Amino acid sequence: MDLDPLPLAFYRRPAEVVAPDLVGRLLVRRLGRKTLVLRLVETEAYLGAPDRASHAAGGRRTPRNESLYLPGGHAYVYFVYGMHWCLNAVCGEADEGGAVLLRAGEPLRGEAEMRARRGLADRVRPGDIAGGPAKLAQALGVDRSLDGALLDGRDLWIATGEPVGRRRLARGPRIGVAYAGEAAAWPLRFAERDNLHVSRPPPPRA
DNA sequence: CGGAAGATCCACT
DNA sequence: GTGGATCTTCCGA
Repeated sequence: MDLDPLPLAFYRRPAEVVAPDLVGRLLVRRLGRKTLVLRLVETEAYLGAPDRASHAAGGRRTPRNESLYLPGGHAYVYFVYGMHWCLNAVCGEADEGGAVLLRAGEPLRGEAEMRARRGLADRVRPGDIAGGPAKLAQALGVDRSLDGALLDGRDLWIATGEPVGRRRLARGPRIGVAYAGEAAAWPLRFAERDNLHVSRPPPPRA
């Protein structure tokens, strides 16, 4: 398995361009001697200032979302609902606030370790391990300590893998952003069609 | 300083 | 399908 990291230039493009290009790539996490690999199957783009669903909406800048304004190629990790961590890849130029939320992955290596970290039994259904942004983070042991880290680092990176062709990509509105007004309907969610590890069945059409 | 909301998940009906 | 868990963060007073 080829685990060479994507170059940081990959992320210095708009989030809505990076998000579909990340599906099929390999998210790699090193924990001690163990190497965990998730094949990304679902992502969402967040556009920054003009996007009411983004943590950077209106240029909002707080200690919590500071790393969202780093140049593309950094991790943005945030805590939500009092118990969950979520992992993003910052995109574009510094101070733009664009990012891609990594929503779901398919275990390729280290599945037993991921199951253990998720507190699951031996037999699980697809999607239980990393079929959701908080599940993905928990399976890989991602927390605040990785906020602001570079995505070609020693403990966390995204490898080239093989991007999923447009034909196999489903596209639709993002999950959990009903509060975002018009932006709630923007089709910025991308998932591999018919992949059972996706957090929810792909949108009917689009 | 209080209150409200949140890029979610899980158990239960 | 619905509601509860759980707590950090932020904003307004």
